[in-house]
Amino acid sequence: MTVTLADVAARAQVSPATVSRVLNGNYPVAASTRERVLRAVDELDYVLNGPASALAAATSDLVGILVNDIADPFFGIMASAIQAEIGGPGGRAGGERLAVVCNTGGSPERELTYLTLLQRQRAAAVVLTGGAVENEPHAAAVAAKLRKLGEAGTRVVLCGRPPAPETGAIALTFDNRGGGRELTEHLIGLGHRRLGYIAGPEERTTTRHRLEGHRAALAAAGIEEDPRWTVHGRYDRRAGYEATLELLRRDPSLTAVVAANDSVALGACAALRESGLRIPEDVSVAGFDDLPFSIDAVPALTTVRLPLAEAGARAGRIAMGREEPPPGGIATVRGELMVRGSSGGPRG
Amino acid sequence: MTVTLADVAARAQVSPATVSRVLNGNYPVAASTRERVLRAVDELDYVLNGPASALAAATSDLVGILVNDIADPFFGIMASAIQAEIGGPGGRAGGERLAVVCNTGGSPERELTYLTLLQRQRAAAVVLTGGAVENEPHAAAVAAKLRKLGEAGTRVVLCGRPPAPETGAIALTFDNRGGGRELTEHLIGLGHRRLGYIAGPEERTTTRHRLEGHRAALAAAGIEEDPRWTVHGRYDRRAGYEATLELLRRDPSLTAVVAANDSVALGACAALRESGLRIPEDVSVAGFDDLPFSIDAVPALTTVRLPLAEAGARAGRIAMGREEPPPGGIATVRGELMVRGSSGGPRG
DNA sequence: AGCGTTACAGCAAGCGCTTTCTATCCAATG
DNA sequence: CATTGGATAGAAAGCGCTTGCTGTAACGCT
Repeated sequence: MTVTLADVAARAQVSPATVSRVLNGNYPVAASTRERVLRAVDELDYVLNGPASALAAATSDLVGILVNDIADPFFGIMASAIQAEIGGPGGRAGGERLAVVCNTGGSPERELTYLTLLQRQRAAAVVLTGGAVENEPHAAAVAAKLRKLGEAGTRVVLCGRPPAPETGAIALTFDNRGGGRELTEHLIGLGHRRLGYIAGPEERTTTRHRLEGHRAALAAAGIEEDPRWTVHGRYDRRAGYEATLELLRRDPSLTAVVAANDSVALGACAALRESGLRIPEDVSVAGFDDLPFSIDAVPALTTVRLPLAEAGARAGRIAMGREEPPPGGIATVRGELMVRGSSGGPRG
Repeated sequence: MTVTLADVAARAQVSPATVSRVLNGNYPVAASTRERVLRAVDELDYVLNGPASALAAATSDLVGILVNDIADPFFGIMASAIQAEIGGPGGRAGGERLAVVCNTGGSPERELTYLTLLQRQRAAAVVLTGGAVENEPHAAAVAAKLRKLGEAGTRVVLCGRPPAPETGAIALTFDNRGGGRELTEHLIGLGHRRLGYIAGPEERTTTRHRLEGHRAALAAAGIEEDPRWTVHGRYDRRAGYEATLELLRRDPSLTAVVAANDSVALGACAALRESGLRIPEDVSVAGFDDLPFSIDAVPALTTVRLPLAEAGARAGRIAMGREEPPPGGIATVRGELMVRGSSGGPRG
């Protein structure tokens, strides 16, 4: 029914071995023979059987990309950049590799499941994007998995995630702490003394680091933080909306709201507006990531730009072995403060 | 080096066949034996070899999802919904399936390449999302590929894309024409007579259908369209920004701008604002899709909501054989007009 | 007690490809 | 002219798993 290598071989009057070599192009084959084989492939409309080839060669051309939420442009942009680097040449048959984007939904279990699935497929490489869950048993399980993958020859790269010691994984870490600090320093510099903070979900490295940066800035300025000023929630606009109303209820005198990311900040803006507060005259707002839509907010969002596409591209190249890993296997990617209309001096 | 089925079998004192059956759970195995095998699997930390299994069973647990742009939430949302339905139970070993999200970047060649790659991997199903390229040779090539995939047992589902006759593919088509018409009718009802239209890239079904709907509404209202009122561009904010400046240059008297989608509309808003025009007092703006950020635009965007997540979920279930395909293999998914602040009566 | 069943378990034959080792041919060399 | 070696091509042994078919015990029935 389906065309196999043997069929092509028969048609081209050569042995299966020769056809395989023509297709993989890693062994000398006379030009005339090659041409005959290629013609047969074409005539029969032959398509290599991936699993069989992977089994025989003990490697596959799958590359896994783990993301927390594929519907979030933060991950979409990174995934896109990673994938663009993966498709390129440098591999076997045609050099095409299949990027597998896996959506963990932020769930530790699914993350582990996907890692196992990828291990099962003998993936050529795996890139994990975004923050990790800070839960000891889970973190250990993931680390163990990464180590196994590495031992099996799968290249593991972390993009926008803290290093995973002893796993052999290359890490391109975002400087969330530094960015968070810079952002809050900017607000403090503007004169703000009462700042609300809408943090992401607890138990996530990204959440913690950004919050730590914020607090470091407060501490450095001698501002004592009121516990009521911090609210946790998911990384989406809805959470930002609700958290802002909560913050306003707890302390109506806040003059600035710092959000865990841009989507959250957008929700915060909506809540403030509905509460009759002007941005930035009454309350300043700041986000994080600088996603494409942030500049279209009204007023445009002050935020910290993360070079998502650049970092993703680099991670992709490293995963494909087309770029040297950073010394020590760890590199820190810094963000850049983008001051725009949503932040200004406090009222009064 | 790596643990194989045989190792597990030896450890559990059974034959490899038995281990395989325990793992696949599709053949009676005595409880005591099963337990022994499972323990051995656990102790040896055995992970099934996907390729080998796929080869022997002649099926794989990969499901392909083709998207035009993974960084665009339009696709991210659909992909996320599809994937959520795919992960579920109902399959082999653990019922886990690996969703492969492939980013075609809107390129016909890459689309074909990915389809071949998926065919090579003997994917269990393939879901193609978003509009198709309207280019005869390419369309024919894709159709042929889809037919082949179908013949090889791969279930093919189109989500948000026109039907592909004679390919056996199930189609969940968005009613772009109807949505576009309704949107423009709304604007006309408001009193607009001079409407600019920022269309997507040419040669795409989505672009054409939305534009056709727009024109049908104009025609029905007896409005003669000025060719200067239509500009083509990519489906992103930047294109919307530039196209709007161009429209304004061509005809400063426009009172409304209809964009191909929400991102484009956001860019249009930015351009209008920078040109000193108020929305909607001076110019009304409308988008399409109703992506999450649209409601946060200021003013909130009037648009057509497409049930992306629902359609994706349904496509995913159909792809997994967990839901009956629609009669005739074709279903039309309608959009819903969302009237918000960005549209109002024309000035004067 | 004898026999048909039922419920498991194992054998062994592939699945379609890669790759090592070996064979062949022919040009170049002494 | 015999010999050596480079360039190709083929034979065949797997890669690790699934599954049809073949036992074989234990069970229930008459």
